[in-house]
Amino acid sequence: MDSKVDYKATLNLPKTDFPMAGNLARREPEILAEWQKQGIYERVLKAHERDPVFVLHDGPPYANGHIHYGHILNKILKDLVVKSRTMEGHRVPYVPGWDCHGLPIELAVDRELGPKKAGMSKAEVRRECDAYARRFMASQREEFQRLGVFGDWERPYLTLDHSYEESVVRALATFARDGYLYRGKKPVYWCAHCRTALAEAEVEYQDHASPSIYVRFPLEGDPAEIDPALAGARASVVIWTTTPWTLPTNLAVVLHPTFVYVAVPVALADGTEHLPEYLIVAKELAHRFLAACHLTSDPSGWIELPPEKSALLRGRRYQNPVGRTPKEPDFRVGFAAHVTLAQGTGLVHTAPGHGMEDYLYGQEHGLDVYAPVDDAGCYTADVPRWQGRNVHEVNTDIVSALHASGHLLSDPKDTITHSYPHCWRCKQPIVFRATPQWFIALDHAGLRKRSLEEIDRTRWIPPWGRNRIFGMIEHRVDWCLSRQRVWGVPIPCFYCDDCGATLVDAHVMEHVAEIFAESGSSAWFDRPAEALLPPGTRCQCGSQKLRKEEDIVDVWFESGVSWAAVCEGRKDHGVPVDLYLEGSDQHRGWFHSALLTGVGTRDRAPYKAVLTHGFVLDEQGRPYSKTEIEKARREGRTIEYLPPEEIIKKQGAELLRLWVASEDYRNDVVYSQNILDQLGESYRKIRNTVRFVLGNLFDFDPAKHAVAVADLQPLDRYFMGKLGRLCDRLRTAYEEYEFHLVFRALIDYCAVDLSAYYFDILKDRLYCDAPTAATRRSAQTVLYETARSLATLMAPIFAFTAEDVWRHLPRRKGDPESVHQARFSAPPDVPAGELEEEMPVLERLREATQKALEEFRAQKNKTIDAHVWLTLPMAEHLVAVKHEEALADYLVVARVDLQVGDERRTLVRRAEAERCPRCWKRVVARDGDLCPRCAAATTPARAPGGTTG
RNA sequence: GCACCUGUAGCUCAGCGGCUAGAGCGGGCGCUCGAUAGGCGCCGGGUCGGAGGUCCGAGUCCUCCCGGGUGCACCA
Repeated sequence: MDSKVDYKATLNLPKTDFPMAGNLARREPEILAEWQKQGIYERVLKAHERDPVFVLHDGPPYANGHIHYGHILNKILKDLVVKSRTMEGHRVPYVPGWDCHGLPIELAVDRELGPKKAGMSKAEVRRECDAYARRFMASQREEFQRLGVFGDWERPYLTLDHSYEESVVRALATFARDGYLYRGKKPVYWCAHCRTALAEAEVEYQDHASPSIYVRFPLEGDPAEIDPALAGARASVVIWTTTPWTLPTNLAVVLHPTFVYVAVPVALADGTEHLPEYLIVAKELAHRFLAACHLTSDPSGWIELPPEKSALLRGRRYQNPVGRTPKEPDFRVGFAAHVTLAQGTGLVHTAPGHGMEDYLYGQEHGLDVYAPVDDAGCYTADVPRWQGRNVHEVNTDIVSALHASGHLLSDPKDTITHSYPHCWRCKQPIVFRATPQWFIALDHAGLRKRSLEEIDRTRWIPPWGRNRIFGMIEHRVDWCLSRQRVWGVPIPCFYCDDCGATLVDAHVMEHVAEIFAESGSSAWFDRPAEALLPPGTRCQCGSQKLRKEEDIVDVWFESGVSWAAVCEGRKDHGVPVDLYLEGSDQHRGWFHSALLTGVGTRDRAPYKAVLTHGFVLDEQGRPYSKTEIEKARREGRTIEYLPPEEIIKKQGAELLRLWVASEDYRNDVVYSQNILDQLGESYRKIRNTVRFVLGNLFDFDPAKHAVAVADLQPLDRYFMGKLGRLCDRLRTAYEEYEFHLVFRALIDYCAVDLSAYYFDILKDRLYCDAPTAATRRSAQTVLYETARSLATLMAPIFAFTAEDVWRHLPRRKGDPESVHQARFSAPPDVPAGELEEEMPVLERLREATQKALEEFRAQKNKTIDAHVWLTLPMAEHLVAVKHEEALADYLVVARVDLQVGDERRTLVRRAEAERCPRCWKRVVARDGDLCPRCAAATTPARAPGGTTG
């Protein structure tokens, strides 16, 4: 009989039910079901009932489609915050929300309804939208929960909730009351065929041939004031445009303040002019311009107008032959930085009612938002010459008229093919047209300035977020609140049918808010105006014939007030909340709208800190999102996209949690199957390390067997101290939201400190000592604390696995059922001793020995059979001698002999002593003898062969 | 076009003015078979995106360029 087999049965080998394989795809749903059953979210909150509150307010994802990796990154990050802050000792309520109104849903519903929609009322369409939003909310909710994210999933907030809509209207009322809300005009995409405003998403770009014309506008006054050389001459500013129909709406010609212009003398083709004619264009574009117009001019006669001279053009009047009624020819030259030299003449025809930049320029310079074009895309009575004519059709007429009057410089038949916006539905070219809209005035009551101040009172993580949002708020234009759509919260204003006045009244709005609280915003569409107004409401003209506003409010305003709608009402919340956490695009979005609504209605930012993360990219650095994949597909590129559902089905959600935790979210994060597989390796390393610990605690009861710190074996004490420092580091990293450092430190600790080092040494004591030996209990005490600490510290990231670890851990009195109800474990303090200074020396010896042993092992030897001679310099020798007794165990070799030398040398031989058949240490004199330790461990009850019969 | 962010081994990250730039994982090789779909050891692998500059000294500070991302603008 081979005695080895027998002795194996006398060892204290690890025993545990904690499986080696995670089997996460199967195990996670079981854990989720248990959490669900025990109401884990409420339980966790309950466990922290008396702790200080920390509120992470959820930014609502859009209730459309399935979740993608961006959602996963965001939600898991939030969950890491919630779980880590909880375990650090806070009460952390988390109420998930959904953004339910807005265009994408409305469009999706349009598509589902098809032609049916034509016969439906607004209210009916809205009911379809409502159902659609709820459907996707429900599916996303399941998908988020599957990730192990804790939250109040039973009572999420939806922006279509009655109480939420009420809050939106109340916020509007506050803005109205304090005078921020006004009605103005702003250019929007407009489809004349469908007679509707279009959102960005509804616009398609197609190639389109447009007229390309150069037009001169004669300057009034004496050009000699600009340059004496122009004395007695005539001068014109020259513009280029592809939309002749906008010329009647021209209100300005704009130059760039730093470009050099030239006045180019030409002889015009019609020969009617007697005086020399100078055409003013940007110097850099002069040749191109002349060529395009088939004009010639000797450059020697050009008069250069450097910025200081062209500046004299500022405010100068010019004539526009097709411009606004000749009675008020107040066209003036101006300057702006948006002028470019890419095309044209370096002088920009500006029509504030029909172009965004033109509009902004007009706003700055007090120009009218002049848009004499009606819903059908036809000129109004303001343009008598072409009244009632469609602007696209009238283009050729306008070109002819300019040609006839001698103002057209180019060939009337010139065209240019470029991409031009078309209506996504009817495919007709669209126009840019100013229509009346509702705005919030940024500079009313210092809203902008106070918002900027609030930005500096907020903590931005990472810090550059501050600059980003600061610049945006600093430069943004007034907030256009209205949308010509049906799926949203109506703007609760009215119009007087008799005098046309607008009724913007905070009291009326508050009244509407109450109706919405009761019946939802659908009431606006279901009920007549009288039923929505407080009884007896009249226009200031005395009329009671009031008409409802048709526009709805921008969805960013809706989500922007979530802090009010969701957080203010809850007793465990409180505004400002501790943290907003979203993708960096939300500087322009939610962080922005929340800031403005917060400052506008409560005079403060609704958050104390804002954390942003980057985007998810694939391995090639391209955005990894469904829309991006689809786009690529359309363009004939292929990008592989495995939807997260499939990953979860195959590998579970835990790996996705590790992915989120392992990446530095401040940058863009890369997702790929390869990365996930790598994480799988790390996962297994950690899992097995923990499994080893659990296995060696099978006979350990902390209440009975724990050894006091002072009585621990030196190495154990050292590792208890190391553990304490690890815990401190990890908690700080959690606190600072540096999850990837937590992950890194966990891996490194498990792989390097524990598995390859501590445990390697410990195995002998754990397996071979008598079960109750003080030396073994000492090791188990540290293992136990290690397991506790790992289980709790890994719990925010390894939400599922940590739960299983916790369940397999010997219980201590008062331990909660779930690890998520526990706090981060703090191992006992270890007073700093001289060991802390000596260990690095020993560790160097260990490393050197291992290298030296490599050759020994290559000759089919076991390191446990090695006899090592260490020649050490005095400093190292002194330390080594001090620990001479333990050194062989520490290096996991048979025997170590020390001597002093000039430099470190290692010599390895096979040990001469015989092997103890139980512990394999070469310490016995005679083959077959047990070493004293093993002899003691096996007597009397566990004599060799005794257990196997 | 403008602004901001970003670029260290195959992958994920450390390193934040000073020894021949590190770790984990992956890879290669070997050992073990008492953590075994595991454990241990060793090895190879980087002109720190590029070019200038400041400095006794730069992955680390400055400037420019290149690649990637985001936002804005343009395209209208």
